[in-house]
Amino acid sequence: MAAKPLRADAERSVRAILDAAQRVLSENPTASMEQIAEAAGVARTTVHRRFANREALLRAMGLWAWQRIKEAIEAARPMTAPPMVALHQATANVLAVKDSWTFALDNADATDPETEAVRAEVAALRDNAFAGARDAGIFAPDADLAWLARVYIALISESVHGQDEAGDPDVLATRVLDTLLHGFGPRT
Amino acid sequence: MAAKPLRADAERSVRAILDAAQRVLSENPTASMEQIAEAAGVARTTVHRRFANREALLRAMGLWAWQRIKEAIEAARPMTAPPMVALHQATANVLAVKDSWTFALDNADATDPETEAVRAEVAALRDNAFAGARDAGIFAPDADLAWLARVYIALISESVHGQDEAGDPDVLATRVLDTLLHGFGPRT
DNA sequence: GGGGACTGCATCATCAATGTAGCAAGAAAA
DNA sequence: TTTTCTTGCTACATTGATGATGCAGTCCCC
Repeated sequence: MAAKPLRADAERSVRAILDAAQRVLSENPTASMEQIAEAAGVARTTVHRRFANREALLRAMGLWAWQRIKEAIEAARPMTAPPMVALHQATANVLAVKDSWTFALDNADATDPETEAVRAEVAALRDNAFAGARDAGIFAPDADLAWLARVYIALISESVHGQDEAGDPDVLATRVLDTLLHGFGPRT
Repeated sequence: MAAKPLRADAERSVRAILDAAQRVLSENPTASMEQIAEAAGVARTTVHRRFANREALLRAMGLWAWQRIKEAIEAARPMTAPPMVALHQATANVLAVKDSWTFALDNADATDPETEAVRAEVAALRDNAFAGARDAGIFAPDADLAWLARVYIALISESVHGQDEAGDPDVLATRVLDTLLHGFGPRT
């Protein structure tokens, strides 16, 4: 992707368009390019200059958002920090990103190899962390890690749905992990 | 809604259109009315005769799907059967409906009073069942029922995502409830 | 400061989707 | 059987999104 080093103002335009697209499309997924341009504070033709068509814009959004997810996980030092600490930190970081890139993350183009590469890295980090946590006794030894990962992601998605909630990432992360570990049954 | 009793063939058309719309739109949410008509095996003008515009079609889909959810829950006799049995049965029934109406359920028009009425009934049944289950000792006495309900719905949605899985509703329901109750931590 | 990159604006062309209308043929209901 | 409803088809009008182009003014960077 990073083929041509853009000039500073062009870079700014791209960022503004991506931000606006996330904002507008999460409200109305069928919004026109013109509405996105308006929200970004640029002319419609500028959007077309940077992104040949809607598909290209969607692709760029997905790639951008998934890269930020990857950064969020890596910032938690999942390979070196103690498992439970890393788990909490990564969850909190991811929640912060997910909160404002839900649309892009959920609608990333699954046929774009670049985006898929990043997603694969994220998946590897995640699976690795879960396997380590299981070995550390945090999860049950016979836990279904594939189902566990899906539940984990679902809990994160659900956590950022509630627009009414305060949304302190640390509080939300605590709740996610508590639910993931213990569920809602009576605790003996 | 049931204002005019439709003739048998018209009724059949409406059903075919709703089915086709669910099928086509879940693949491509921006599909045209023409694509839906084609999938339904009717002419485009027939779709327009039954549904003035896209919005009306979406509204009808949402209402229809939520009514089926309500039936699925009531069929489990949540007020009379033992809590755990009702919970399992309702979950399995809902999974079956959700599996083939995800799009309609997720995109139901929140501003349509008819649909909202059905959703409210469903929410009441659900909340009631959860409160009963908590009183019966199935859930912890201090469980956050609002968060519990959201997690429950998220688990159901996640369960029908996996297209590769076999998808026996009873198996899936068991997994949903097991996860909901115990999570993935080590069991003492 | 100067050359090149970038933007806003105005314009134009095209296309797909939408929505309406009328009519002849067929299906359902009485 | 007769009446009424429903459908497919064809035709047409309209609208909105899309995408391309050119140019004058502005901003970056060397």
